[in-house]
Amino acid sequence: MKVGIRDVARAAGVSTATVSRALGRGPVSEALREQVEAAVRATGYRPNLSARRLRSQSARTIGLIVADIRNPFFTAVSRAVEDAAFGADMRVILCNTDEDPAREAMYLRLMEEERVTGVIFAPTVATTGGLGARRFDFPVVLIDRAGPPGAYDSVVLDNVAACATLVDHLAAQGYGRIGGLFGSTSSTAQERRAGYLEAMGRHGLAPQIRSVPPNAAAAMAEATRWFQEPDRPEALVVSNGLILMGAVRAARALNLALPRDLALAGFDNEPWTELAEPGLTVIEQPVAEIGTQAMRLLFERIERPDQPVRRVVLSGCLVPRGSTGTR
Amino acid sequence: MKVGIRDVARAAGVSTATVSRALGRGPVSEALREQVEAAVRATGYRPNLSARRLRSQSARTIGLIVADIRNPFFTAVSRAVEDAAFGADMRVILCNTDEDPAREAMYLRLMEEERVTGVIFAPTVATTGGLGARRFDFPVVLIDRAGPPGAYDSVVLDNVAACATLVDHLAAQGYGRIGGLFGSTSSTAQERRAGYLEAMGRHGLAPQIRSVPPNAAAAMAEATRWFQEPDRPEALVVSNGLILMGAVRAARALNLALPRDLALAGFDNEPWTELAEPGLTVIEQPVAEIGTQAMRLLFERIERPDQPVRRVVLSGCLVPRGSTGTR
DNA sequence: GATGGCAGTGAAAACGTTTTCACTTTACCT
DNA sequence: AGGTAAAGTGAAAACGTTTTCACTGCCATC
Repeated sequence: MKVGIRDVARAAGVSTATVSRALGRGPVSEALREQVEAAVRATGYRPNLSARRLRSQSARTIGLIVADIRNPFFTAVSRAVEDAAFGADMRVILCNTDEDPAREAMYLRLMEEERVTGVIFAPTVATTGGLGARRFDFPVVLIDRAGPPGAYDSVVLDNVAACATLVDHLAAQGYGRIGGLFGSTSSTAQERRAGYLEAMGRHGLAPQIRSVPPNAAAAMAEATRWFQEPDRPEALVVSNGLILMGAVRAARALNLALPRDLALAGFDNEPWTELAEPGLTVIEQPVAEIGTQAMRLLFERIERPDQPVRRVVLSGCLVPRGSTGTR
Repeated sequence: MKVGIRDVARAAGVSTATVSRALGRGPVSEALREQVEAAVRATGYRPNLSARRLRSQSARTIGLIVADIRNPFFTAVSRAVEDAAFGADMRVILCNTDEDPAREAMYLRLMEEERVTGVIFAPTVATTGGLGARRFDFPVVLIDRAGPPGAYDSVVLDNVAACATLVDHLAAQGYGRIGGLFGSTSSTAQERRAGYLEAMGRHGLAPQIRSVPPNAAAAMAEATRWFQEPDRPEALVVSNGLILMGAVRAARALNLALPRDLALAGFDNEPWTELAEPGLTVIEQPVAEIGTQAMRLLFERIERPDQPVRRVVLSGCLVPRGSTGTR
């Protein structure tokens, strides 16, 4: 009972070429176009996308490879990407690497095999290096994380400045022993660490730094250990929403009152950060803007493949809440 | 510089048929297989998935159509689905309908055009009806939400019992004026409402019910109105995590202390429900199990298309926290 | 020593579209 | 009136694979 374009053509009394043109763009008389549309309805025809893509050599598909779909930051970005793609009559393949370089490689290969139109990618540091030597048949835009310098269009946050803002804020609130807990897999975390170090130096404070895999469980474990050490920090800056959650969990488990026993500040203005008691001070990222800009860069690159590499740097916005109340 | 299977064949000194067999399954001598693999490496060949799918008439792809990707319930389910698919060497197309029937229709059409192997779908009530009359060329498994009776394999929660458990818990804690705030787009919300009504009746309590679109903003608006009315409930049961968030926001905005001024209980044991102060009492759903079972049903249906329709009903689990402390 | 089956291989057909090419008709310009 | 461009159409080629079909050896069986 499968119906193909030839069935539609027969039903409409025209050639398959005319059906194809009537459905896509192409010069077709109004009369025939209506006949074809009627035939499509009558037969329940659905074009075969594989055949269409094979012949037209155009997938009208963009791949979106994110590091962790459970991170609301990435779901928000992907929403924006999807909306933009949809507006341009394109599909999105959403892939989740779980910060795993092996899965990144697998999905990049999949993108090649799908012959996608373009890719938006948030790579781990582990693959960032190899990226410089690779050449893809499609444009790639990096988001959230830096790539090999000058190689790819990208849209990132000004992470150094944002994290320095956090430290400045804590210092202004009277905190001195400010620790930093940063993710271990992203260049973003590295940049935030750099911003932390810069600001700490500027304030003449001694930095204390630890790294963890960027997920709540690992962060909680590390934070719990840290908080039990004799010279534990009075305040902690963390590098993303999942780590922030782990830190809050650890503080709760050890009955540390925020901000009296421990001040806490981080990234990603997720809904729960407002609901926690006290609210968590965070840097809010322009998530929708990141997705939109990434799509813009991608489309413009498709249009003009040889234009110079571009880098969009967006600013975060401090959202002060109770977790960093004055000491 | 595009390299196709004929280039590989030429490089390996064999026919394209042999290359195809060496890469897939098929009788090929060990010697030739190695030659082909060497040629693939040398040429950097990547098979064209569109061509492969067109010829083999098998997409090895399953569609996952969820109602809201920002709802952690669905991200957790999709994670489980993806893992299972990956284990079976299949891809997943993840689609987000935003509870919008128009987008549901669009994505179902897309699934037809992609000629997917199967679909896992969480439909709104609006499309549930029409689903009964439709026939798809691929198996469809419904998750989280009921479909037209007897038509589709499905895996759902025992929503009636779960919501009754919530009411029982609140009643046991001494609450009498228990309100119910339910989502307006899912059969799941309807079933939870039924469970609420059943339990209220059993306890001899007068039900108070309101409906909202299942998102935090709408829920907050409605809850804010409700909480300001003279006979506002002492306790509130809500039908999912997003609505719960809206209710908490409303309580905060009106300075209602939980549970003294208002007890609160809902669904979905999301990370933040533990972090809020006080913690929120919820029904935890076996999210991973839902995804896994859905994939199992799908695969078994593909295997035996004519077996009777099956329905897997899973149980929720009460997680009591401070938001329903004794009155 | 014939017979039958099976592993291994290549040539060519097939998958369902879009696009090219060739052709006719119509409209417009000089 | 003659010529040219543009719109409209169908036949057939093309997209890059997998699969069918036919064929060759080879081994086991009778």
